[in-house]
Amino acid sequence: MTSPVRVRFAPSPTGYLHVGSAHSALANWLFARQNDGQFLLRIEDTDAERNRPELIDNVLEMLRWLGLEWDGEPVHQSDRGDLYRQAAARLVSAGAAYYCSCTGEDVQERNRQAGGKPGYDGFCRDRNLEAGPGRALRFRTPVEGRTGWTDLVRGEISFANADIEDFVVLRGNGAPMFLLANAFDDADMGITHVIRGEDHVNSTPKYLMLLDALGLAAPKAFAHMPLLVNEGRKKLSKRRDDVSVADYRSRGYLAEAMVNYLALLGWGPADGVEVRPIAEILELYRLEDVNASPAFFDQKKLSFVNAEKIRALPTEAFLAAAEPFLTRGEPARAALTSLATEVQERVRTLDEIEPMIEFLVVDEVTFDEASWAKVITKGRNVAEMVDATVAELEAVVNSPDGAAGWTPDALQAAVSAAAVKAGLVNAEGAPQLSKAQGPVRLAVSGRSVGPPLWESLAVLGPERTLARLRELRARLG
RNA sequence: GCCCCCAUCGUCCAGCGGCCUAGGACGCCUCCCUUUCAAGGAGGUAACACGGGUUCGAAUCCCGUUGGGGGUGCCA
Repeated sequence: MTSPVRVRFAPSPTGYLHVGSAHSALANWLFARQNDGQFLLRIEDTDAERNRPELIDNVLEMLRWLGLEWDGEPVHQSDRGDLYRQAAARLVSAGAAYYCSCTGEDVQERNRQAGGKPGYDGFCRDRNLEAGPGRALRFRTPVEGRTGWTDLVRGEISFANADIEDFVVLRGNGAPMFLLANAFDDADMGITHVIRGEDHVNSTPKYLMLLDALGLAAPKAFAHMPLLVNEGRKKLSKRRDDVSVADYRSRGYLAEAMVNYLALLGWGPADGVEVRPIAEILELYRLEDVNASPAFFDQKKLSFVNAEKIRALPTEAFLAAAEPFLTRGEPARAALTSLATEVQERVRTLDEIEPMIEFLVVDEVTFDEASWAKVITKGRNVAEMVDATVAELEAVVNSPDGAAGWTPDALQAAVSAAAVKAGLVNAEGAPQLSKAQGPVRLAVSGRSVGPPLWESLAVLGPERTLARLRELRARLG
């Protein structure tokens, strides 16, 4: 009988959920689900000054959106202050911690005089100070030996105890510090595997020393995930980089794409198939196979994965996913529905949908400058083409079928005939549709690129199509 | 400064001593297909940081150098 796996994701509510945090959360979730274990959540809000309770909601909402469902109720460290203080008291009575009256300036000043080396110098270590206002409690680190652990991602890691300074476990105001709360809770919650970012490697020996002094069992293993970095190879930061998961959602990325892409950072499936269902990733992912080196968060590749996921959606699901991105109401919805598969194949993110169909919804076309230059300025026989197209389309409308004849096929035939009339033909006399469609597309959409033209014109309808062609013709003079 | 970690194409991965004249994916470029744009198809570009070992044999193991990153808070 092996003890069940219990892992946790422990965000600090000091900002919106970050893609780097999501990367670690995903690793925890995958590991828990693979081992029939528990994936727990702990909100590390011990720093009352920096906490923003509303950010907790964002973190939970994003985890849910990503599909990283957790087990049980989230634990809030702000509810557990007494437990940490009790643990601290045990440290004191065991002689593993001492009170310190040094201020930050004191320490800095002494360090400056000692040659500028940072870190606490142990000034109060043997002063036997009583607890008192403003006095922090410091952990008495061992002077000899080494502290190490087995890391699933990095192998064996160890630190010389002598290199580790006496760190603060309780602030001068009695509030517990991160390490005390973090280590105590992991033991208290029965965490078996600690999976977190590489930035925690250096604090792990302190964590282990604390558990040892408290007589609590250490987790079976750690896994320090590679950091996600920007193009400058620096750790992703809230200030400089696009790191908010919520922002990616609002820019039209699918949760499935984000999760799939995140899994690919630091890891790759043996068969080389990168874009695949999460269920398959769940089967294949191994922490032992995760790379230890930092990985660049490449938005281009994320977009590629997103486009693949969008294309793979059933039409109904695509329309549902598009819904929140449609700001122009029913007309936009109708336009998208009639061109759904054409649009679906062409967007990389959901926020590209509306711009692509906007010309079917607006009353007046606005001309894109670059498109105008490409089609009108550089094109040839433009006026002739527009005139011929108007004539051919009027013929379609006036045909016995009337409006019922306004079909993609008929429209293609009409534009082809217009191309011939306008002299836009190849050596064999066949219409050059690649050139002929330019002015027509520009007239109806204001742009030189867009969804397939015949289908677009069919949706636009005869009245608007002809009006827009005449409008363009008038501008040409 | 000190401590810890890392080191294969621009980027993300594969490679875990011989199958490597190093493979895939994104990106970029070319061509094909084609009503634009996408998608799709066919190609191309491009890497084992360096120096020592170990070994019959090293991208793979060891050491060093260099480079990069992280940590060094009474933040988490």
